[in-house]
Amino acid sequence: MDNREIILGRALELWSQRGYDAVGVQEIVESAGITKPTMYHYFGSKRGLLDALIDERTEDLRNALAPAASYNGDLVATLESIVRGYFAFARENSALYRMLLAFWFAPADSDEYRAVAARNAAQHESLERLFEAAAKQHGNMRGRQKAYAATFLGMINTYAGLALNGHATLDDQLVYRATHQFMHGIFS
Amino acid sequence: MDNREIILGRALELWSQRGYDAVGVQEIVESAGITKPTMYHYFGSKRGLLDALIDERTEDLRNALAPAASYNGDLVATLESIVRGYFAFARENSALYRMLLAFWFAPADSDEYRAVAARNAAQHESLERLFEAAAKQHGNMRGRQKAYAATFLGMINTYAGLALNGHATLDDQLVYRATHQFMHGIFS
DNA sequence: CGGCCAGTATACCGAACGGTATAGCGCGGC
DNA sequence: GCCGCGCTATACCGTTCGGTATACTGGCCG
Repeated sequence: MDNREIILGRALELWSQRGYDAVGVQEIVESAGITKPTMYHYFGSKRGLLDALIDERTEDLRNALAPAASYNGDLVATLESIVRGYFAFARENSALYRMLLAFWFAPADSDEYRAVAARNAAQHESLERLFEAAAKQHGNMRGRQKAYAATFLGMINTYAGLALNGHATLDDQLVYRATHQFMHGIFS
Repeated sequence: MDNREIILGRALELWSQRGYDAVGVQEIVESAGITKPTMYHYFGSKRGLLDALIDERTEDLRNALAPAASYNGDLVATLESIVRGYFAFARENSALYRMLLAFWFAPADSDEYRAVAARNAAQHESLERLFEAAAKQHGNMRGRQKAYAATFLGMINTYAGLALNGHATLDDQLVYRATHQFMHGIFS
């Protein structure tokens, strides 16, 4: 493994455990067994390292929203496959998802927010378009695409957070339950 | 207003805008028009300032969970009054709620997490007991108290986050809609 | 009056912050 | 053989970090 990948891996590990601001460049390069100029050669700045980390390691998460774009009228199946994609990603990239969760409501005037703002906006738009399309079949949903996109993602993140703390398991059963809860509430 | 209150107010303002780690003691005391020893006289440390801020300004939020403790069999009404309490608090203490949201998924090994850990645990326990009690009437809920407590709070926070960014209004209509969505899903 | 004490300021501490100037290394191409 | 270049280290920059030693002030209590 080359130094670039080692740096990315160590930064991810440390930031997910203690936060972006709390872990400095010095500690990351020490943990990676290299020195600062090497890190600055590859990434240019601390912020550049964060951007690279997020850009390069969230591709699978972008793909998880593909079902939203190819909605075919079966809303439950579409939502289920999105939840399945997110849960799989969170399972296989737990440190990264932990960090993304911490950035979820980061202050607007912070590097963390700026690093994920575009990604999050794209996620929301994709889901809003899905609920917009679904509203044509289900008239009573109209006008609430934004709220549904946000609460759908919020539910996914809530369950992911539970799982990261050992209070849930992101398996197919939870995919079904979560989707069913979102569609029909907690009574059924 | 005495210096102690001024310090609390300025710390809240700055932290909610840019994050706890990103704003240092020096900037807070300058913004408050005093010097560091004054702040250290009242709060002992940066962390002590954070603890005091959270302890002293979240009393109304603790009260918002009172309906959970006096559950009388009407789950919808209980949840509605809890949501109403949270929404009112978020409306009237927007900067504080912004900060609490940023701390929601803070790394476990961070001052932010430690500052809100006890509060959040108490919140969850209170809600879990509520859903536990409700499960006696609604058998199909059994065993999911933890998940319901988490997703209920998650939905509240998601809507609060939307409102803080101008995408929603935390009024009685949204109280009704949010509760109804949690109970019966997005279809009705 | 005298003493105490809460509150505040000046000036400072060592450590860590993000970032860089400079120089050397090894390796592929000419 | 040597030039260029990608990569890496030593050593350093100015600034800010959280925190403090010391001293002064004003007001209250005896």
